[in-house]
Amino acid sequence: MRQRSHTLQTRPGFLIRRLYQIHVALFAEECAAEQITPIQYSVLTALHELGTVDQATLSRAVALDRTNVADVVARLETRRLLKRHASATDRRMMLASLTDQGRALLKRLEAAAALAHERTIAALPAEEKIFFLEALTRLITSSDELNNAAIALKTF
Amino acid sequence: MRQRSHTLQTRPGFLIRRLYQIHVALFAEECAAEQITPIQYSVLTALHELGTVDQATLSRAVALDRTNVADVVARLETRRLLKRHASATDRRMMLASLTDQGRALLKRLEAAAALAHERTIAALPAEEKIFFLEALTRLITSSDELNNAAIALKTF
DNA sequence: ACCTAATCGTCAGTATACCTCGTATCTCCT
DNA sequence: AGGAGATACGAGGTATACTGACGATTAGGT
Repeated sequence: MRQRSHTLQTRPGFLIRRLYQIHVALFAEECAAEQITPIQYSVLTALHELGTVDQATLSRAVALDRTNVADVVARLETRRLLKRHASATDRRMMLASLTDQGRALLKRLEAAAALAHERTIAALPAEEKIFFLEALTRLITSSDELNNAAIALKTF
Repeated sequence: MRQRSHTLQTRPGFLIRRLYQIHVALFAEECAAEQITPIQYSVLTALHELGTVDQATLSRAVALDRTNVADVVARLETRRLLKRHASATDRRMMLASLTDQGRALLKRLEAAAALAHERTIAALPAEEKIFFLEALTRLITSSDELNNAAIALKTF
């Protein structure tokens, strides 16, 4: 078990990076018509789910660094897919929300994006797909819990 | 099945990105002493396995874009972990190889890097780890085969 | 020998992805 | 009320990650 990690091609991290790389390529292929990336699509989706939110909340929703979200949001604002305005109640916040254009693009890409996600795990038999996604979810949840526990510890 | 992809948190691509993000963080934590990234470690490992190779071969070994490899190699060269020199037989090629410093660092980080990889999938029971890595390998292999088939088709 | 196609590396450009520092603002406790 | 700590955002810096365009060189077929 320990030895397997010595070869590049069998390291968990290497394999995960490769699969993400493949997914990004598939997503780009499926959504070529609209020139949108998986990250941008995630941000738009999160805005669709959350409505009008500040960038910090958005960054937690898509699990991205704050500064990274700011960059992505700026690009999407340039393309008029979302709009930003300062919050009236908390002047630190910049609130973002989808424009009609953003909502329209989301709808237009729905099928293509779903297909990209499906194609990413298409090589697995049906029941293994479920297992695979559950394993991913479990690993992520576990990591989140450890992080939260670490943060809780720091406050003492 | 189709519906599940509508929620951000259940999309395969989203989960895969999250896990890669977690792995990078774990790797950074374990290898903090040497300030090295997973990618840089992959390149050094590939050089260790391959000996002296040109950048194109290296890029295929680590599954990275040519230009990206060039950037990483340049950074590693600055840190004297590898050296570069033009090939005598093929003047297009820039050959790279590990320095003694590079080999020493690889050895110094061996345990920490292996631990980072193990921690990435630590939340899974032992037999599920194997299934999970096999699923990853299968998805990647399948994608590679499709790509190769597509390239073969283009030549006709 | 020649010429076309493929290959290698680089440069420029764009898009993640994160860290640190600094400033503004808010919250909560006293 | 007033100050400490937390929170939001932006700027600057570094490191992936890929596309497209370019010049240099090599390989393969005739």
